[in-house]
Amino acid sequence: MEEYQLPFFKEEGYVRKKCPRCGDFFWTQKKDQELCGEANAYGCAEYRFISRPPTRRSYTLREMREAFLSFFEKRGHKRIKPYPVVARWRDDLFFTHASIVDFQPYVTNGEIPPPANPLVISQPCLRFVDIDNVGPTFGRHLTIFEMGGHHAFNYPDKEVYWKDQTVRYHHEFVTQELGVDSEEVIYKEGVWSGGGNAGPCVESIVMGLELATLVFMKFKVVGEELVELPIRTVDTGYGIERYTWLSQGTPSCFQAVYGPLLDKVMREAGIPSPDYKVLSRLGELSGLLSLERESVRLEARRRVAAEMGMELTDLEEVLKPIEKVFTVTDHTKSLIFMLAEGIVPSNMREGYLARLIIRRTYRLLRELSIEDKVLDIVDWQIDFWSKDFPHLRDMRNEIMEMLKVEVDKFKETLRRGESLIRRIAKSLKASGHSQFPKDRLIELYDSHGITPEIVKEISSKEGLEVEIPQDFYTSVAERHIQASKTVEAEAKIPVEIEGLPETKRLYYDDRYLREFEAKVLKVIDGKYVVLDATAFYPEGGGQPPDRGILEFNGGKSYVRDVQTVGKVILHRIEGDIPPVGSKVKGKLDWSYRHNLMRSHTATHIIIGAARRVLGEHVWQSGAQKGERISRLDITHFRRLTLDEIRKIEKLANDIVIKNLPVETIWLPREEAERIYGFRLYQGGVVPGRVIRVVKIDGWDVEACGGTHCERTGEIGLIKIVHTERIQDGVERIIFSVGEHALEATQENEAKIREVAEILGVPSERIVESSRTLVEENRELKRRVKQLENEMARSKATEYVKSARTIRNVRAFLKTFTDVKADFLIKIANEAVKIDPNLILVFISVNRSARVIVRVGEEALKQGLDARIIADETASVLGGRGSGRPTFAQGGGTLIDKVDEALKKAEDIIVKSVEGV
RNA sequence: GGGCCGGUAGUUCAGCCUGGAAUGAACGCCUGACUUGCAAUCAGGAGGUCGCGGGUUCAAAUCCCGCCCGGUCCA
Repeated sequence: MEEYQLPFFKEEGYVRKKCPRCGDFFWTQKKDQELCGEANAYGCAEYRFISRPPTRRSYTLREMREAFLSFFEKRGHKRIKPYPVVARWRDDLFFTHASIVDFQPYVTNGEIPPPANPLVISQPCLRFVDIDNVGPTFGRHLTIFEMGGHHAFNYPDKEVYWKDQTVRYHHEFVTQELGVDSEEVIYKEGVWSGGGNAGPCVESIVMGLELATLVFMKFKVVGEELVELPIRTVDTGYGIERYTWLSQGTPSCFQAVYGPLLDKVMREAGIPSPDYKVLSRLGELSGLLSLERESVRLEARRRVAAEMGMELTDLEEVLKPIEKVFTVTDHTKSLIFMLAEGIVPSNMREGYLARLIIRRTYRLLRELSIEDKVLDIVDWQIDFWSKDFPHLRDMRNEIMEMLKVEVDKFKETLRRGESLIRRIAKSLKASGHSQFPKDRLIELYDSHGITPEIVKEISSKEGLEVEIPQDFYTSVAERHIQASKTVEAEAKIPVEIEGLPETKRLYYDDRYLREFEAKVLKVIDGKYVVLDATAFYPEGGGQPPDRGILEFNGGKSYVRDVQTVGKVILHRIEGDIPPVGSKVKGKLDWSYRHNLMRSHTATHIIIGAARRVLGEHVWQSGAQKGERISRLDITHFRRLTLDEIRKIEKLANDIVIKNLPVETIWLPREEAERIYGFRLYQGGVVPGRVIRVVKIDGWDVEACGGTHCERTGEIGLIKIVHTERIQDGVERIIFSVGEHALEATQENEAKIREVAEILGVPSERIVESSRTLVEENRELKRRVKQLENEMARSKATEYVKSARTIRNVRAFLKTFTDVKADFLIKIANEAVKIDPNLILVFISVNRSARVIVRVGEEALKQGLDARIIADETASVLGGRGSGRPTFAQGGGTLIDKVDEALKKAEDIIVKSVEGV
């Protein structure tokens, strides 16, 4: 492919070869190089830099980052501060997983200019796809790493640099700056694609380790086809951790990156310093590892074991805890970065990933028997990384608190799980099982979050074996595939808007515009009106559309719905249809709209208040404004307390009282982000090159397209009427504003007054009064029960006396009107206690008949069966009955047959007794 | 956003499949006995709107529907 025929390669005497093992093409200066030189699962190479780093000197991560940044800075690149790891400006990603993510989609698609061109950045990135590889590959895979990127954006009219220069820069950095021998640098050809874009790429490899990927984004992927992009982007990714590792030549990347911190965790875990030679050899072979290829992993281990003269199992024994510490060290760093940016652990979306990492970490620590050190380790991480990322220190308390809450939750889950496993194990054993069935294992994980490893651990104590199936997680996934069959279908709005100009949005020029004149440009399907300009706000940002009327010569139509399609606003109308080309007068339902404005401004105020009361982790996770009631969903890791709600309400109303101005400013996206940061995107991503910023000075700033009051005082009053937890980690605040807020408090008052009236006390006394009432009620119930018991005993004595003797038993049959079955049962129980020879048949009649049959122990021996008597008797009444031999009940609806039923019961008794 | 599991005494749960008494179990609590006192043990006792609301049924903790609350897995 000529894509890779770079002048640089020719000048430097590089030759192109095909690796006979992995089949990839690569460029090398070594004539005798046969394989591609990358340590990969094909086994094309081993790491050769362990203990023998090829660089001039060794670098810490911080030094390497600085070396990288300043190298490119000296070569005309502007140094850019890293972006957040939580990609709030993207709706297609949770986390920043590459430096180019910072500039997508608006820079790479040309909507906005880059902050500099070319630029250089070291971007902390989170990636969870390779999470299972993190420990075993000795640090080639990490969930958090810094990606060094030097980026150039080439416009049709402005070329910065492209492939050749990019590779030259890389080569210069590695050889001149770091001092690696040029012959050690191999370049491998590749094709990169992701995020809807694609292009050729070049990977750089030094002594087995892939260090950087140089991507040349030039295509857009449209279906099966590649379409050339107008802007060609140089997207480079330098693994700063890998360069650091290379420069230190430590057995694993973890020693290089975490240094003393890793040692500390090792010590806590009580892991004896392993034989450095063994570890180094493992490091050299770790490049071959990947959990996808278990066989390769085993082979590598076996080789080391053989070379070292060890048994494989002994080696694994040494290695396993070390891998666990590696993983824990990696995961806890990820966590502090996530939590510091306000990710709240939950069962949804990005919050779930945080939860997953916390649980994995905790489980690993538990296996190392140092789970109580989890908070300490995180604390050390904050100390360790705060030097480079000071925001971590600022968020320390919130990170620790969120983590503590989450760990406690998990402990609780484990505790519950353990007792559940014990019970299941016992009952399985009791029913003769010796194995834990697979479906039970899956159920335990899916419904209770208990991994099979934990089941095994606990269950084996109960003497039940557990075999974890190979395809366990696949089976879990299958359960979900079967179940997921989602729906969607929205009312379609006609899209015949081509050629129509953008509708002028009058509500942005004048927030208080209630009436306006406009020209009708088009009417679609006789119900969608397009105007050249409108003051009707279309639905958006959780604000419902305006309503009102359109008046025109001799006609009037009602605006029922307003929506944007592209840049055009459609008014769905009912009533007369305005002719195309005519002038119409639009009138808004002003009190409705004004309420929505108040609600919208109030939403911003409440977010500000919640952040101040609860912490910086509070973000809006949804909102809906309504005329009477609005709601705001915020991220928070605990249920809101009454006290917190009051504080939020109080703070919010302080802002109302201060009557602060609510400014709206149109700013280029990049400028808005620069001034106000990513806090702007509370309501999610907002599109466009220029965005509208709504600012309540000193309180809250958000990118928002909604209509707002001029000043906060206009809201009048904010009343939080209710809060609820809509998901784990998300609290919903329901509130009213203005007159509706007043109504809400008035309604509450009315309720209190009504209660007071019912209780017959002044409203100040309702609390104690109702308490006494409940207390009394309880006492009365107790008393009634007592009396019932007494009465049942005396009735029982009475019935025993008047029972008739039939052969060897004594029988008592009686009908009652409207007596509760419970009471009759009590009497019957007492009666057989007095005389075990007794058989009692009671029928209680109200709207239906209820039969109760009780047979004493002695009477039972005479051949009486309560079930038969109850069933036969009830069937006379048109029903059925059953129970136990000594006690049964039944019933029926034919209440005029009660006498007949009782006679039937007597007949059966006589017959049964005589039959003996 | 979807799936699955759960809600019964102060606590942990059984009972639900197959409707018929919550004489439910253990721990905790109270009283008494033994003991110098405590613990332990023994004897006795108190403690329940079976999450809420509908429906089916003579009868619902149990079956059906809806809701609320909690847990959990997946995207």
